[in-house]
Amino acid sequence: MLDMDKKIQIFKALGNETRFKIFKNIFTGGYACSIDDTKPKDDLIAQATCVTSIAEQFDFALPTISRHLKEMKDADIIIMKKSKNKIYIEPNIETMKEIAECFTKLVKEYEEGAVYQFDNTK
Amino acid sequence: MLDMDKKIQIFKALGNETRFKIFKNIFTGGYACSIDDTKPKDDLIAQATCVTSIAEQFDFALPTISRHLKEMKDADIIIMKKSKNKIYIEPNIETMKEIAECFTKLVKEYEEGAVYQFDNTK
DNA sequence: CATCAATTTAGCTAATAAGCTAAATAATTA
DNA sequence: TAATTATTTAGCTTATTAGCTAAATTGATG
Repeated sequence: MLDMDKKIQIFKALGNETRFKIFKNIFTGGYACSIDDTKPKDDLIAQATCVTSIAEQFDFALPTISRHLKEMKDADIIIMKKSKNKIYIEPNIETMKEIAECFTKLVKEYEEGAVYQFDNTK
Repeated sequence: MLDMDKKIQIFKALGNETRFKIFKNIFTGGYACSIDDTKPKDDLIAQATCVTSIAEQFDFALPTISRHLKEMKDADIIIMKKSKNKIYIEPNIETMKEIAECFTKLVKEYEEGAVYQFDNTK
């Protein structure tokens, strides 16, 4: 269950044009995406989503993208896994599910006229 | 349908502690909330959610809360309606529905292995 | 073990955002 | 129409964020 601070962190992470586009890219990928744990590590394709391949899609310096990715990882909206000397990046679907549920519940309970706790952890 | 810029604006609006709490307050309200258009305007109760009653719940100056509310209104996450010389505030449920749907679809299509367009308007 | 590739950290600058007080505006009421 | 209430606007200060380059780190490979 996401607490208030985590939710704010998630919205902050998505509330910036560069990070939003990175997020979008990680989902839609112009390149192959994600780590398949069922395959041996040396099977990972060269074009899989890593920091460099994401940075290539933007007109910003690599360290800038690296910082954005760190912020997104800290917010738990992406997962970064190191394999060899590359870091592979994929969306954090669990977090997305929680956020989806949170908004769905917000609407549902509001329409039922109940007092809804958008966040009941604090 | 929310375009990319609008989504970023919505996340930015929710990605700040003060605004998040205001948003939460508008839903959960420690006070009576919302405008009921089916009732005559002079039927509105004194404690209904207006700028002042929201500001009272925070340790910030009124103009600060007013600015935050403007930002939330511009992002279409709340609705502000003037009646007499007060402004009544309620959540924008349509936007919440769209956001809920957006995340639900994101998860669903990702799990189906499809290439998901988190935003296909730009 | 030297080099290369991938990424992060440090330290800087400029832009943006969040707070404030004082003043202005708008609508109501005495 | 003067006073009161509700809200916004203006203008300021401080904090935060987003970008940069240069340097450091990590791990792989010749």
